[in-house]
Amino acid sequence: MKISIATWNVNSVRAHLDAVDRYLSEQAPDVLCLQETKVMDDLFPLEPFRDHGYVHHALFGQKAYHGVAIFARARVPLAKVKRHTWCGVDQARHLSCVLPGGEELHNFYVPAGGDKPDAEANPKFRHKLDFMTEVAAWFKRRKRRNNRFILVGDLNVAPLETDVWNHKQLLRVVSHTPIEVEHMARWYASHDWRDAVRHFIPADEKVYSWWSYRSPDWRKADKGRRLDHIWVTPALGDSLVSAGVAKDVRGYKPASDHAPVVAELNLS
DNA sequence: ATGCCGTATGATATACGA
Repeated sequence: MKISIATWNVNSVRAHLDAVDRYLSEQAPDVLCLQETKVMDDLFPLEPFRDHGYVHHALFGQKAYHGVAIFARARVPLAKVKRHTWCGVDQARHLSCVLPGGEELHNFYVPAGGDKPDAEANPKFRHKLDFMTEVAAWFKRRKRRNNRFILVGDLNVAPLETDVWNHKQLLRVVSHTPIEVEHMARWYASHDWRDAVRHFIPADEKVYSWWSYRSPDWRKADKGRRLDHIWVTPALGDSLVSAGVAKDVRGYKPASDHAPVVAELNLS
């Protein structure tokens, strides 16, 4: 069956509940992975999701910061839900589950990394690099034959030159520095992952999923970055049907500063 | 270097985002 999977850094699910409601009305992915929900599980607003037919959910939230969640329609029950923590820090950044066909879905919110791209001077940047190293090592250890993994989330790295509005200008800006791109590349190599969006959009074409709030007109300035990603393991490479960015969602009012990234997969 | 804007919090300022 064909399934659409979306990943969206919603930047507070409660503050952007209207945007959630509109997105689910207009585009209705079968599976929705959220990041930066910024709410504890007992306060999560489940009703709007249920009203739109998302009867399955998995939550991993905390107060004020971070937080990830997975929602799915009736035909996509979520099994074996797991919460993961990394770098010995108790933060809600990684939630996984298993889809009906046995595919393992991983939803990540990678640390942003702070302002200064210096691991010695900036503990947040150190944490970001260590997070990617630790997760990459974990995925490498899990390597088996016919692994069917889907990895989505706000990975907070724009790896390609065309994943940012100005490559040269962003080389020393956190999210596009060479050391972050190297760490992401090692993570990417841990399973010979396939980048769903770049499977359909050539590498010489600019693609963004995040546009700063600090621009008076985000669409006109178009100073974006592609921070949100969907990767699949080689066993699922042939199942990719389409992928792209739901850019119009960035224009909702009020909106998250991220737009959803969506992929369609033909799963057995 | 800073500002730009937005969200959260025992909050009327501060941390964080990237």
